[in-house]
Amino acid sequence: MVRVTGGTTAEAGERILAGLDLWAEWPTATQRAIVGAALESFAERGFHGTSLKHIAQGSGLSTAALYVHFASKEELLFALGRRGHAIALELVRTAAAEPDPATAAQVLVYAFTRWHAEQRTTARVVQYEQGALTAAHAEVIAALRRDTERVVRGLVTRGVGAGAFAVPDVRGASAAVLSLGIDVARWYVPGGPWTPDALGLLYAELAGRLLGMPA
Amino acid sequence: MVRVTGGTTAEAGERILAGLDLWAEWPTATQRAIVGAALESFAERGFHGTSLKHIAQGSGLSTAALYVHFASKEELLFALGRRGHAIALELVRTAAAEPDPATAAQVLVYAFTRWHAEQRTTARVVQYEQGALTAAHAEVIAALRRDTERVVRGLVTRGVGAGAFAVPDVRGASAAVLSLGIDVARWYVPGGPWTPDALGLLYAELAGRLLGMPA
DNA sequence: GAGTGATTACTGATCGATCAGTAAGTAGAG
DNA sequence: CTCTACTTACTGATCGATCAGTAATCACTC
Repeated sequence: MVRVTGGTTAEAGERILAGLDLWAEWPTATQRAIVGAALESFAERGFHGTSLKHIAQGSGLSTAALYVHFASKEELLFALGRRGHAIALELVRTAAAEPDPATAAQVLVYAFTRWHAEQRTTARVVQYEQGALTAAHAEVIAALRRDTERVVRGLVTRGVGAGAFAVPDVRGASAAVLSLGIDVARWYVPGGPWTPDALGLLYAELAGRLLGMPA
Repeated sequence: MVRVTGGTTAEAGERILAGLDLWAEWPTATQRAIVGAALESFAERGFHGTSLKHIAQGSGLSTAALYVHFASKEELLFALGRRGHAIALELVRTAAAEPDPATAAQVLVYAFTRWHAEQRTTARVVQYEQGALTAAHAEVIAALRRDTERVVRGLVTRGVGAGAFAVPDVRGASAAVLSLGIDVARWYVPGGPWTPDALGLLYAELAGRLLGMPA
């Protein structure tokens, strides 16, 4: 696992982000072309708004060729959603493993926010398009989300116990911290007032206040 | 405009919410049946995942009858999105009109959060389905969003000037406050740990900390 | 207040277009 | 000769939208 302790919040967060590889599941160039095109189109038009023609044209293949690599359009969405959620879970787990809860929270929010800004295409699909999944696939995704929430809640609980945080409601404060980062995928556009790095630092500070961290 | 000052945060917030009427634009029973069915289906399956058959069956009409009342499926989404955004704008405007910025912020976050929890069906369509609009319609929605952000930013600026808030970045803190409420529509389910009222009160407190309000 | 023409609200049937997915065949590598 | 990756050509189903036609209600005239 990636080392967190040491350096500034931004440096520690960047180490975590550098250790994540969305593409690890898809080794070949053709697979990456398909997944990349699907990601783009799902993010822009939504799952139901995306036709196989969009994915085929975006990846330079025929629609039939897609079925060599994926069983269905829904399987493609599922693979994407599962990978994205696994990445997010790995991110929060790595950050939360830092011994000092205050540092862990800062790094977690920084990296989580920055990831949702930098990878907003992926994040949109991961956060907003999973409703089109089959019941069985949706349950796999829901389990990954529960794991992520549990890690954050565990960190907040640990920080409260250590006197580093003071919150009125651990579960609610944890949900709020995750919400801040996730919603970035909805509204963030590059070229605005913040770089992903600056937004990550700002949100880390705001989350620290929200958690009652001494300034 | 609804009176804000006086009573608890919850009482003032409830007065604002009681003054909002989503349905004012659609007076007849048939129109309300169509809009209601569209709202349900758009929220559950998304705009592109909803067929006219869904809306027709949900409203007890034939698909052809829908065109008596709406020019197209996209027009229906636009009407819904415009009305929902207008409601949200009215909500924040009313809350922000309260003279004391600290009270205004508490009431604003309470009412905004509670609305996104109680009206999560509407809120999902309003926040997440507008990508399917034509460019001209999307611009109308974008303008309403900018207005809402501007009202919140104005309130935060006023609070900082009055010494009621202390934030590192007015624009960023305003975005964060709105994000907290909006993201509720994504994850909130009735029957969980919080009623909409309780969540509104919790988020009002968390937003107060985020804005650097003295406890 | 009876008769008339326009308007509104709907229906079942159907339009051309597009959808996800498949069948059959080909090119190239080993 | 077989396997993998891909093509063109196609399927039945469904999409949003429109058709001609019907029933009811309106406004207005005599």
